[in-house]
Amino acid sequence: MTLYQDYPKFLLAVDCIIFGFNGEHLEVLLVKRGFEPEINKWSLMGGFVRENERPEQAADRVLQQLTGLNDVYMELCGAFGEPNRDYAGRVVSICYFALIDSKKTQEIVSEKYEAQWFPISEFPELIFDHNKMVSKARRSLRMKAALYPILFELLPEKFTIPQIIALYEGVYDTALDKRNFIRKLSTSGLLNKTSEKDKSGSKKGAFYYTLNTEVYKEKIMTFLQYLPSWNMD
Amino acid sequence: MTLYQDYPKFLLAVDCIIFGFNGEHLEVLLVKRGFEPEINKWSLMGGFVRENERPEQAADRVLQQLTGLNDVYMELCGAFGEPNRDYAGRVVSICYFALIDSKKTQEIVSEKYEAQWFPISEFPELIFDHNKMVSKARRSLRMKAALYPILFELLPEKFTIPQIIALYEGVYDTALDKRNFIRKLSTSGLLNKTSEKDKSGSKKGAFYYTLNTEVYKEKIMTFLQYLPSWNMD
DNA sequence: ACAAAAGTGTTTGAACTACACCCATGC
DNA sequence: GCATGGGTGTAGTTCAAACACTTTTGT
Repeated sequence: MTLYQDYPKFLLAVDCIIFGFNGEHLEVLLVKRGFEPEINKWSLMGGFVRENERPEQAADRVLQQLTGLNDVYMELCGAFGEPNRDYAGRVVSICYFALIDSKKTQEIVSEKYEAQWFPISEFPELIFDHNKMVSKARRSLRMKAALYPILFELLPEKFTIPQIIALYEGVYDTALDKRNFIRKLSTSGLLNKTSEKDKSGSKKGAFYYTLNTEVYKEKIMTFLQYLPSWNMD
Repeated sequence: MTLYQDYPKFLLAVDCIIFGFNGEHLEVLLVKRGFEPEINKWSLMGGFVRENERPEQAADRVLQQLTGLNDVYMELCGAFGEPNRDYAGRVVSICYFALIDSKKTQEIVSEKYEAQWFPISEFPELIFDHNKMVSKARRSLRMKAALYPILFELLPEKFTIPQIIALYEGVYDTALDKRNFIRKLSTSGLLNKTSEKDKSGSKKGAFYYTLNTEVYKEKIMTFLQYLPSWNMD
């Protein structure tokens, strides 16, 4: 079963950068490490790949363990293999970022793991190279979200326009012009307006929208034909 | 030296999707496999990660072995770990795409390896899941090149505008409007016009340009601030 | 002189920017 | 009735798309 006797073997980890949106802020889900080394320090959720698993499956499993969620949007965003990155062994880590509505996890998180959502702009120092992983994931997320409307993966079934704006502002760490952004959204065909209002954030209340999943899938699946837009500042 | 005794270990490979541009067409560099299994079939250039190497280093090394080139633009574009993807053992492969001027490799390629450039639109069936890897790499390349002018990595020091156009047309598999594209290029600040002409392609001859590396680096380094452009067809 | 590719300019419509006011409601 | 955030409209500008002809030079 192997012609490759002479080559070294590695422990293979997956680490998940779990981005969430709680209706107001972009956040990242971290766990307090329950084992040595670096026990009790903040870390990304991760785990080792099993013998009969693909790395993506391992990432799904690990995410499911922590959050209880399946079918989560997840994407490769890095491979970290510095020989001494983990003090306890030679481990290569494959990183994925995941996008979830953080509200969906509120009961489940913190049962087995000490997990906590942190604002993306202010989270603690992490073990090993996990801070680098988060940076890389943020860059990947910005890039992908610039071309595909994947940030809707972070929103609940029903969401308001002020929420989408807050979400994009969080991801790109910038202020947007509401009016222009709303126009862009409404001409995109991605939104279905409902008659319900969310009154929690204001007296007037903001209409709930749902995602037009046909349009969404189409835009997500589109294989880029051509659009260099690198004439920007 | 290890608290992680109970976890399985894996052979770790890197595979390089080597994109090249020969002045006319986009192409991909393939090798005829020199060892079992699947000896003598076409394959991506790859190799196993060594004990004291980062995966990126392994990719650099493998690319250097084949082409003699260092400091090549390279980017992660996949992790393939299907348990039976390699018939001869449990191997997880980390994929990188590389961008090089294929002219730089013409003497070196085919010394040790039977390597050959193939047009991207017409290359042979590859071993294992390597065809999938190429598809993934093409998608990654399109995505990155839509936001950053990385395709200049494929061009020689001096290049002509018709070459850039052919390059973009090859990457996006589409026809471009010359005039509009030239305008975009000239307003980008990326080009320095020289007084030399390339007369090989036509009687009139096309002016050579060089890359304005300051502008280029700036555009490459820019951390996306904000530009959802997903209102496209 | 003619073939073959390089290179140039204008017009039109669409999209983005910038900007200010009214709306609905709870208190 | 007023404070609070939600939502709408318009004018100016920039940018992308569509489009055809002139230039250079080798043969």
